[in-house]
Amino acid sequence: MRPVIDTISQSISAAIEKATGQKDASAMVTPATDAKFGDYQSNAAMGLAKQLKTNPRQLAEKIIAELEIDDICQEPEIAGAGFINLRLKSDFVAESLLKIKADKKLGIEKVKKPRTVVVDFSGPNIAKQMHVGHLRSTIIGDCICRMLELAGNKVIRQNHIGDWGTQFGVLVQHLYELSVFKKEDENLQSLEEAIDTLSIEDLEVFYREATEQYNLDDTFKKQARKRVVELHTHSEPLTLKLWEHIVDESRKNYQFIYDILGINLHKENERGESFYSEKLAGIVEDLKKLGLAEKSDGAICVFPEGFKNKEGEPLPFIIQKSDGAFLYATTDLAAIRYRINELKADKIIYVTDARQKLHFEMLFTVAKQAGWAKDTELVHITFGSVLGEDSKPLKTRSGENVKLKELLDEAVKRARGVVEEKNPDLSEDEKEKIARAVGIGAVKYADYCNNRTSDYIFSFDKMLAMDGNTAPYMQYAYARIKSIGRKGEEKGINIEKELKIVKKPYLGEDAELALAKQLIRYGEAFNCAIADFKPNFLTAYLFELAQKFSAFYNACPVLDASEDIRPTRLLLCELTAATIQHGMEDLLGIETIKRM
RNA sequence: GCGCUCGUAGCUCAGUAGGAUAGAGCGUCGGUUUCCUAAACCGAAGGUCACAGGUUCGAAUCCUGUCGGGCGUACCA
Repeated sequence: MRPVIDTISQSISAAIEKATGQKDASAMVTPATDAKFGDYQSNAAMGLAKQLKTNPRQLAEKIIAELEIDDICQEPEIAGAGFINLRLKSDFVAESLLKIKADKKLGIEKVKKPRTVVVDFSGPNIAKQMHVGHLRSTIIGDCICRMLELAGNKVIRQNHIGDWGTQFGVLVQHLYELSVFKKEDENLQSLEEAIDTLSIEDLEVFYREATEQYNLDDTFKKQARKRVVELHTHSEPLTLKLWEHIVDESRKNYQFIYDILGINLHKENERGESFYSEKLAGIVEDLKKLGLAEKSDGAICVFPEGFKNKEGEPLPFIIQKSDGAFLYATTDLAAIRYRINELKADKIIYVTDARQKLHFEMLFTVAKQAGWAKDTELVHITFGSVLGEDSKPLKTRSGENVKLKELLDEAVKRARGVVEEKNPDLSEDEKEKIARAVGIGAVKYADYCNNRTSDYIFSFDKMLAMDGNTAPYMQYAYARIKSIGRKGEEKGINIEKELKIVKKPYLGEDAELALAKQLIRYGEAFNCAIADFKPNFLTAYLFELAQKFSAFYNACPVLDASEDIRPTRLLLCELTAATIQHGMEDLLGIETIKRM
């Protein structure tokens, strides 16, 4: 189903062409800035008048004279400098409601040309727990995937886990040296059993200890490097086994977090650094052959066009260190080739924090210069940092990264407190279920509702507030609608049947019409959100919907309404619930709850 | 130094392509409950859009400069 705004835009563009002969002129249609101006406005006449050196109001008159839109809108009005104001006919709104009702996707339309889109997001580090620094990439990336999929694209999720590099040689060597393994060090079976008892917390401690030792102890350093070589060459089964165990143990941690957060990422989405490790030398060779890579200060570098350092000299993109090791630049290049050649990507999206902007600009330039990404669109989607109440990056009191598990546990705990207070009579199971949905939902929703590109201040109190643009507010709106349904059934109202008999919704009350107009704009909001991958457009839409529903709920009794208007009101409830549910669950991956 | 990015109400933030009197939430003040969940609703006050120029019929938005914050800037990712 096509969004109204698109239909209006097309009509106006056509009218402009008839009035002026200008082809493909932008209709400049936006939602009205103020309800008193109507529902939509076109700002096209002003810009066009300047271009054509005529009077904007007169031009607007001419456009209106040619405008064929009376099936949708009331008589257009010209206001101010030459705005064309449009107000939807309530008959049109009513018909659209029925179309939405018949559409599983509630008015979200598919793209004309589906593409294969690779989305690289989350990317946790192995041997460490997920922390707050991974939150945004993980949930924003997931939302982007959901939107692209709903729009009909083929989406390939790629989790570029950090599972390779010197640090794993260091960690493996440390594990070898731990007394618990020493005595069994010739016995593969026992060693596997021993490491099976290691938790991710143990690994984190070992990681820290190992790094310290690496920096202090030269013998250890030598051994650790040997382990790196063993990893690279697969020459020592025990070393490989240890590494695999480390990865498996880490996966348990992040898979647990993904499941809690409702993130659609699984083992099969993993293409970590190790996956590309054997392709790196080839990358460097190929770039050398192409004449793009050269040695500089001992390192192999590409100097991509258009990048300068502090002295105004070409800026290097280092693909091999002077000690021969490869870097994430090399891995990322290998990943680009894999995604284009093997995964057949038309577009690759990277979801990382804004600090990596320069890296990706250079990476994309190199890939283009090498001719590896001729027909592939490369996009870096950035986001800001999560800050604490002190406006500094969120850390624990001791200065460590806040673990995602602890953060989410705390959110659920606080939500549980609210449930206990508001609804003490619910069963334990139900309280827990609600607390989970509200707590986790609050964290995700708070992130989504901020502009992706800016930093935001993390606050449990704000995200769990019952008022304002929060998950609990949305979930409450949904629960109230569901409650109407239950009460209706209790009263013996056959809701299914009433919904079926609505042939022409009757939108007599302002609150009904306003809610209906919001409902038919879901597809439009979706298009705005996906255009720039901005989830806050979705939350803004959903919040406005919930507000309009609340106003309706207050002004218009549903179950006690007379039988001629009750079906329409039930329909409005039904569609509001469906839209909130679709938006929260299918787009944002946040649970709705029938009771709270 | 150079580059990127941000500066909007007391607070947290929106602001789609340059459009009308700059919006929302919180907080503050006032009101609403014999009625489907008041975790709600309605109303009010609150602004030099960091500052100064410029382009334009029109600028929070574009350009230049200044001030202030964050980030990045050759072998971490």
